[in-house]
Amino acid sequence: MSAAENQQLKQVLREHELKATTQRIALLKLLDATHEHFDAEEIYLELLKKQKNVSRATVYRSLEALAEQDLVTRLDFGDGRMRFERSKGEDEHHDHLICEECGKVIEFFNLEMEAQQLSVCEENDFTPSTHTMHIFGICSDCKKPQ
Amino acid sequence: MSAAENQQLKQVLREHELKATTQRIALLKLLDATHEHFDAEEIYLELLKKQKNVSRATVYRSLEALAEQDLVTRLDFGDGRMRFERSKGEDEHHDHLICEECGKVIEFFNLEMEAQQLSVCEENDFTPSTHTMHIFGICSDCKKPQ
DNA sequence: ACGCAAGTGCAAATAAGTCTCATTTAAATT
DNA sequence: AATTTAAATGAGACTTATTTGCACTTGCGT
Ligand SMILES: [Mn+2]
Ligand SMILES: [Mn+2]
Ligand SMILES: [Zn+2]
Ligand SMILES: [Zn+2]
Repeated sequence: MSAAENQQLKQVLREHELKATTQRIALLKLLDATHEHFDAEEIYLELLKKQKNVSRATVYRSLEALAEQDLVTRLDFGDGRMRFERSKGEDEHHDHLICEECGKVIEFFNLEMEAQQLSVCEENDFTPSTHTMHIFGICSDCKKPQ
Repeated sequence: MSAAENQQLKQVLREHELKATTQRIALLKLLDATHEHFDAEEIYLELLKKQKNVSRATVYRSLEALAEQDLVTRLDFGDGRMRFERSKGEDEHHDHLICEECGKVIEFFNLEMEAQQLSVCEENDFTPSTHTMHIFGICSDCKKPQ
């Protein structure tokens, strides 16, 4: 059932000049299958749980290589460890609301905001490559009494 | 020449229920005197250079206490260490453009963008407390030939 | 199937930040 | 001005996330 998916991921890796190792395929498959924003340790433990053989070092090195090719996106929620998500297409960019109470992450996209960013860059003769737009606060669940 | 400034900073610290120690005063004075976005180690070294006696532990602890009182602002540029700047008034909030080539930081404020943030929060029934809006890219100086 | 550069695993090394505890100091009190 | 004491500091040990060196695999082009 995942043979096709495997082939497809091998393909993707090769297109990005990355050797299609079992570790990298497993990692991409994991991130493809979730909406979570995992950190390296969580990814490592998930892969172990799935009987995949990986080492922490490989998780870190793979994430670095994949991020460099924009196959995964690094997220820094400011809590001391990097998080990662599978990159979607350029068109599917999104930013984050992060609940300081329960850790829930809500994804959003606001075209107006993105446009304003470009406008600010232009005003400053600045060529943007990436940005972080993270709003921290309290989500609706945590706001309610109890 | 800094006697008045010292008194003023003592005042500020006490208003925030913080003991006005020489270390904290020196730290605030340092951040008041620069537009840089220092990390803890840089602050520590600057204070040493100025013949102030401080320890790293105190720099970290002071920054935490001062950030809690909103006298300084934590900045996370995603490079593995926290940076700090002196907080200005509520009205003087700003975000950052960060040059990936030379490290230069350009400050900006865009009311439209801030308004869009609030609008996104509202749509998601989310109560915001802080946000990070950092745009990474290449500044005008680094863009030029050579 | 062969060869080898790229990738991996393990353990040791870094690096930022935190913590413990003995000593000092700000500031409230006499 | 001297006394008191809770809060703050300094030194260094410790924690945690991430990186690195090196010997050993493995993907993949020929
Ligand atoms: Mn996301
Ligand atoms: Mn700033
Ligand atoms: Zn929540
Ligand atoms: Zn630059």
